[in-house]
Amino acid sequence: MEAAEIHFADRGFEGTSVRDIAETAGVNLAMINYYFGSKEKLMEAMFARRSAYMTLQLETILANREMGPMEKLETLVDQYINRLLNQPCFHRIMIREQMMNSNHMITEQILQMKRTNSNLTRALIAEGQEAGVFRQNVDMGLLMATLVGTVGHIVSTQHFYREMNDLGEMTEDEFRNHIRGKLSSHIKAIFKAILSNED
Amino acid sequence: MEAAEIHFADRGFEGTSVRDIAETAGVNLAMINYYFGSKEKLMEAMFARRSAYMTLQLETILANREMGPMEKLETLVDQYINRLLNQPCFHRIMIREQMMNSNHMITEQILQMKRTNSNLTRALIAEGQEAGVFRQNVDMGLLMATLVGTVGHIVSTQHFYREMNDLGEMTEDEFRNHIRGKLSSHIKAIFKAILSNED
Amino acid sequence: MEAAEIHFADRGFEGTSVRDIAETAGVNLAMINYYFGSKEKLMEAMFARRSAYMTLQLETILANREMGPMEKLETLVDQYINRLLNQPCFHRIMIREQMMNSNHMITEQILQMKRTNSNLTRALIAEGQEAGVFRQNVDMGLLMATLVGTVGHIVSTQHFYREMNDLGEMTEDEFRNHIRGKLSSHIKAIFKAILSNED
Amino acid sequence: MEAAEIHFADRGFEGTSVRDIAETAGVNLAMINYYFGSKEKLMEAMFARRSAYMTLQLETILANREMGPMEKLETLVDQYINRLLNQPCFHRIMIREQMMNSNHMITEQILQMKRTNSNLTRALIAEGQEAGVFRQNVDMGLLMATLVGTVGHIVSTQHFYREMNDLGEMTEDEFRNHIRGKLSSHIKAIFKAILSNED
DNA sequence: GATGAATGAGCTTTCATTCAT
DNA sequence: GATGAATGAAAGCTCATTCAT
Repeated sequence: MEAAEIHFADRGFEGTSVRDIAETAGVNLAMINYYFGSKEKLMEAMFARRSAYMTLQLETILANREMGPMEKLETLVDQYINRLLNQPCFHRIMIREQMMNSNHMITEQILQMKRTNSNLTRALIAEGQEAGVFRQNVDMGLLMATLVGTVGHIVSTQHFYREMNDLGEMTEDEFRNHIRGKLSSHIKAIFKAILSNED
Repeated sequence: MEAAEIHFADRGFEGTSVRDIAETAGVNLAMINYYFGSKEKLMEAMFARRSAYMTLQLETILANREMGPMEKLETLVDQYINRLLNQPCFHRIMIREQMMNSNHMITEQILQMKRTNSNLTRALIAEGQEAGVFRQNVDMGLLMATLVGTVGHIVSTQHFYREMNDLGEMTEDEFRNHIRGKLSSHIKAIFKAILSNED
Repeated sequence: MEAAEIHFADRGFEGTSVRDIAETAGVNLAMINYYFGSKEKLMEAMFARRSAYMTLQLETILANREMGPMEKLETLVDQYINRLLNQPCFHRIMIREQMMNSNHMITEQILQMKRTNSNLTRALIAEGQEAGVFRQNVDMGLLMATLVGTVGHIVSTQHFYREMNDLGEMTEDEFRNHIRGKLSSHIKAIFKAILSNED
Repeated sequence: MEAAEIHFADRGFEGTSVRDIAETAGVNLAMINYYFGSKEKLMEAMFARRSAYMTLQLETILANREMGPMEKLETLVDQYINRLLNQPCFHRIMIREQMMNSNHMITEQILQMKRTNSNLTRALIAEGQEAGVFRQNVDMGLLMATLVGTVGHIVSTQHFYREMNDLGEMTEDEFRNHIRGKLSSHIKAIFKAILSNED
């Protein structure tokens, strides 16, 4: 499944052959169909594994009683950024799959994941509104799109960001840490500007 | 080329067969190779056509002498949103191609487009900074990623945004207008918060 | 037709596309079908033109009353060698076509050419036999095969003959003259050994 | 590989489709690419198999200590004739490939084969020259061309030889035996005339 | 369970040819 | 007559999948 992630991220689902995956994974070609049933089901399994972890992480934060709404939101932002930076392959796949509803099963899984995340986030925001910390009339969809879209775009096109800012000589790790900080404060600043109650 | 755009947007480059494109376009299968040489060159032609238009549009704004920096920036945002909403297919393709550097020619075209846009925008921001309207220390890359990422994400996943906000009954046109306004004020608010000089 | 000869000789009939011929000849692609009707008919026309010339040449020698049988035969050998060395492209095509009876029309043309040549040569040999210069029991087929096969083989694989005899530095013309002499005396020696009456 | 030989001999490399070969061989079309990788590699494999056998046969004769030089040469001639008559398809392919250096790999294999044969034969002739049986100043290239060219031409155009000598009613086997004898004594006579030392 | 061999479907591309002008 | 555009057919090849062991 890790071999599949790498290839799917790099060349897309259709652009990747099961042979490539088998070779990278060092297993027999027929094994993949034997275990997963088909190429499609392999990807579905991939999504199932990752999404379980994501939802779990989100729920943990919300259940936390020691953090205030804004603090929780910031933690959520940081966790999202970390997830993307740690599993860039999977997220590139997910971003792509989101825009081509080719595989119904996966589209549904992504939707389900988004629904869960959306509901949990909505609860968090409601909590902040009741506490008077967040303003009313927040467009959740735009908010999430800003987080997901901005971070995803930077991660997807990091070579351009590097070129633009003369960061070509940074190692992969250095750059990841650099961009982690930049993204974190950027998104948090946006969220504060949009959410915080000025009264 | 329009037929190709629709299919590439829907199923990806590898997921689309030249047969599909030919059928949609109502032309003979061999015609496509006759005109464009190959499937790859067809996509390259697609990009060449669109990118010429985009750069032209951007330059027109910047040359304008009657608008102030912030006004120009807002116009730029609106134009970007309009372009995406008017040519969603092409932009979905571009977003995808940006993350999989499979075709070197196209990767280079996109980079060139981004460089141009980046330089022009940088000039615009410098103009605002000199006029004292924009603050110093602006991260251009994050700013553009926020615009491109957010708008792109909303457009790519509009079905989810509809579901989330109970907009399922809107026609395609109604939704486009609705989201156009929402996105415009959302992004402008973000830009103002990030750029405006508080002193 | 000359462009066709070059290509057919180089890459075979099936390996040559009408486009290649059209380009080399500097004419429109459709012209070739317009004039010749089809790719096959183009080759047929090629054969028709060349074979007319060949038969004519042969008849001229035989009609000559001043030469004796052996002298005629030697002239015939020299003419054959010259023809091959002057029109190597066409002869390479002919040798190839002789072994793959793909095009019935051409097979027939070649057969006809061979029959004519065979009959004329047979007459020449009979002339010599009557004059007591040539022995009886001559296998015409083997005799012609020796001429045609040997010369054809040398011409077809001249690069190997060059390598074998360290003639790599000769120009095309120098080599042609060199091999012309060698072949001429070689074949004549063979013919003499086989034909001459020892009594 | 046998199916391929038949078709390549009949219609040439370019004139043969992998589909035809697959059908004749009674295997799936994809199998051929599965095993050989490509149409070209199939032919290369064909050549590799045959050439190994040919060189082996030649070396066996030369190592023989009981035969004199002329006897060895005659054996060599007979073996060559037998090989051509037994594997006419392969040899027709080889003759054709020799004149169109389209596939570099195969051209090189043929050259290698010819070099080996040439060297072995040269040694044989030197042996005869030392023993005083063969005359000096023998043109090896012409000698081999006479053997290879004559035999190849007869085999390639046997239908014409049949017609010329009224042998149309012979079975394939009968004709093969007939021509075997004829060719054998014809070539041997030539070789003797050219090589034998008259002093 | 694990795997080399095999296969049908489908891919992109090229071809000889014809059509409309 | 001459030609750019167009096309049906067929080419070589790759793919995901299944079969036999």
